[in-house]
Amino acid sequence: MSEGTPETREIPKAYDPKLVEQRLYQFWLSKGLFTPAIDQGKRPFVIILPPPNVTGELHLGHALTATLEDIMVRWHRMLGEPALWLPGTDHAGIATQVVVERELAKEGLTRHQLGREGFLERMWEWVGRYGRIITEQHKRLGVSFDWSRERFTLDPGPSKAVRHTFVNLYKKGLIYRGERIINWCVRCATALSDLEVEHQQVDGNLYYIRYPLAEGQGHITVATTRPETLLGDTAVAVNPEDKRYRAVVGQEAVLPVLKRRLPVIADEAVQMEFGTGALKITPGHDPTDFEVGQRHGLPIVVAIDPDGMMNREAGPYSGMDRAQCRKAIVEELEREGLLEKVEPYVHTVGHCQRCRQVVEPLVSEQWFVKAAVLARPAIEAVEKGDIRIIPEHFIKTYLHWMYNIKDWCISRQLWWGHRIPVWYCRSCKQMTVEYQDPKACGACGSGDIYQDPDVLDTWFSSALWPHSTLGWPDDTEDLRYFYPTSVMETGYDILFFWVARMIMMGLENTGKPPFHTVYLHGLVRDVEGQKMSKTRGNVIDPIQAIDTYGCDALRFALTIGVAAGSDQRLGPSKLEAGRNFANKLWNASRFILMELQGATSLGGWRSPIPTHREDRWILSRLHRLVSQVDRQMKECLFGEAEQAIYEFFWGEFCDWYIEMAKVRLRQGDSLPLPVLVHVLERVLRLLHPFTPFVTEEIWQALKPHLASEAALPESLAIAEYPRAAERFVDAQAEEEIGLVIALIQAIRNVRADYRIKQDREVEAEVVVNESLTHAVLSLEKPLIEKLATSKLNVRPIGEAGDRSPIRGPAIHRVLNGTHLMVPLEGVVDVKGERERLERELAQSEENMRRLELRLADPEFRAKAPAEVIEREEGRRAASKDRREKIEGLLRELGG
RNA sequence: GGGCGGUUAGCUCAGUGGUUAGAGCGCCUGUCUUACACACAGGAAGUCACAGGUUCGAAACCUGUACCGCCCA
Repeated sequence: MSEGTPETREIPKAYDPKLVEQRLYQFWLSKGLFTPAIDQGKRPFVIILPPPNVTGELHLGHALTATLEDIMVRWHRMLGEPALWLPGTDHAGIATQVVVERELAKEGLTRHQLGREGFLERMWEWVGRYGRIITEQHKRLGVSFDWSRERFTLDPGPSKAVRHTFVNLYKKGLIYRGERIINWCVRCATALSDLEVEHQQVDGNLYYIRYPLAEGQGHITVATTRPETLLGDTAVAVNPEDKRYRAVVGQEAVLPVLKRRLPVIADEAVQMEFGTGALKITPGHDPTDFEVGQRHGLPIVVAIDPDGMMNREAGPYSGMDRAQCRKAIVEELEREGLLEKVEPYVHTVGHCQRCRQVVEPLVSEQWFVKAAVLARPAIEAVEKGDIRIIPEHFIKTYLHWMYNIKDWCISRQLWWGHRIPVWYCRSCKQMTVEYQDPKACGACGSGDIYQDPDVLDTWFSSALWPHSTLGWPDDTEDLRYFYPTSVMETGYDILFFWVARMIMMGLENTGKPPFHTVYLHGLVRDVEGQKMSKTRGNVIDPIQAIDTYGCDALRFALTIGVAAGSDQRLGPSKLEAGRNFANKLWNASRFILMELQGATSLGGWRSPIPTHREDRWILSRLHRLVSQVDRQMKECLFGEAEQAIYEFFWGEFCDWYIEMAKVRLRQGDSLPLPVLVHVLERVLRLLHPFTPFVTEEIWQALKPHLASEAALPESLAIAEYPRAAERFVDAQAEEEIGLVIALIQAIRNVRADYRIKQDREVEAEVVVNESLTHAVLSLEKPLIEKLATSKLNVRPIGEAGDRSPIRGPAIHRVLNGTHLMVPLEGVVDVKGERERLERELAQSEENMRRLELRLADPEFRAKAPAEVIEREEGRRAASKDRREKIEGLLRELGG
């Protein structure tokens, strides 16, 4: 459409996104529309893109993120605000390392064979490859990123931010190194934070094991799901309230196999109902036991090594893996007669989020963030409303997590990521933690220092993203102007992982909340409601969806009618609906553009003067829509706003106004043209944030016809978003056209009921109650006749004193204030008509009865607002009139 | 165990106290009518999960129950 003049070029019958999208994206980029100009007089709108992992390609979740954010950013851009949408990617420590290690495994290689440097080279190759793919995929989605500000988490800027944050927090005592029980992934050979562990139910066994008492003949039976960990036991515990065990507390039990003596202690953490009520305590390999151990000063025995093998502490079992060890121990217990029983038992076991292996809790020396301290201001920011969360019910989830936050394990035994900025001295064993790489130990000055081999949790750097991307810790112009950002839009599944931590770190580093609004979207599921996953094979590739249906169709399918925070299902029919909508828009525009060919007078299209009732009607409807959309967009109800535009465009503009306009156009009257153009142009603007390609394409084609008016911008992307104009609202026109539409529908209904051939004109006699209605219908007669394929005769009631002016049988329809008769020689089914009218009468009477009841209620009269009472009275009058008409008809039909 | 959602047409979902509860898809009937068959016209289809309560008025607010889902432990 954008090539050649409209007069010389045929417009294709169907919209083909392939011919449009990539060309328009290049057009936008070439004009630099997405790089905002810093204007101190204006407040910017800023979104920092949640950086996709460089692990792989984009999926529908990314497409949803991109679409929602693009909607917001394009909307604000069209409102004239400097709009910054800053893109980037995340190095995704474990995830990416796992993927590349798998690639290496295919070549028969391990990272250890390559060495740290060689491995990192491979990692960077991967980043280069997938970084480019992700960029191309984003462009296909139509995103209005400011590419000039693109960042990667391992870039020097964000890396410097990570370094500064670590050192600052260390110096404030908010980062510490300590021996704690952590989640260890044996496969990934690294510590994990609590959030990176997924709890899944598994079928296991509950083993009842007898621990003989050191004194006397008795024993105490404990129940455990993990018998192999008894090698690390350092106590047996019961609940202090448990009468059954009161006598044994303070005694000693003998650990089977190793024969170690264990104190029997009382601790409230023990649940009396579980198993026998007695627990083995293994502080080295169970988080709850670790806490019990801390409370009672128990020694810690670590019997499982980080590689998952039993170590020296395991005595005879050392060198076995965990599964072998369990088998051997159970056999040994049986031999000794200490295994009381084994019951099948379903319990939850932690799995590594990235590799799915069972996680081993073990005591290890790691780096931690004292999260509770950072949480305090982050709680306050949300409670005070400085940060708004949409949908609101996630506030509770957020606060609950924040109030119960635990220290965050941030060190990872990986090679891929930000290296921990800590140096250890071999001479004095002190640590040096500095902003710049030290050459010597800060304590003793020795040059014999080495850096901590570990890297930081990826989320540690992600937590800084809104300020690290803008230049922090340096005092940059970007940081001053664009920070704090406006909206953080992301999936609710990373509320804790990311959003919560950004709020903590943003407040800590800058003293300001990183954004004022958090918008959380839901999951995109398949048609059956299943989570999409590669293993299930039910993934929809966004790029493939774009190839098949077009980008606008995908964006439409992902967002129309979708509320924040709720999951949605996506399948072919939704994508088809999106494609159909783009095509409808295309074709309505095609019609208008064809009408414009050769047309001269488009004066006043920008603010058209309505000459007919239907013009006033559509302009009134449009401007109601504009104010509704404005309200919905401000409340972040994007899906609803989009739906409202869709319904207006298709259900009112296309189905009615265009059809009405045709009647006049066919008579050579060009006055509807400015109205058609005005409404179309406004709809294109309204829709542009949602479906940017098709709207821009049409707008560019429309533009040459609009050139005579005041200057237009070079792209719809920077055209002003419509603002409602109250003066266009016309309640009377809406009511009158509502009447016209109802009459046309009634005639069409009669035609369809009686199988009238499409081109056969029918007689339609309309008797109206009021002179005003009479005037309206008389004036709109040509319109009604054309749209209902009928010959219309409008008469006021009682004109000839004859209720039924039509001789012979006719079909009757009673509408509000009007009575329609269609005489149909030979086809009228009198019995059927009578039955239908009786049904209508019954319905009408039921309606009347309810209204009477309500209006007769003194409480209703006393308490309901006047306008409600008035409306109900109006309804009663209409209902009464309708009932009387139907009764009259039935009398005539000889009931 | 704690918390948060959900239950509305065959399916997927809108609907924040005021008609006779809506849309898309699907279904039925008719139409290739000069913008569009990716369409048009017409139609059928609902005990708003259940039980109480608040209110002049409840799909919506409150309480409880059942079922489904998610998060946390």
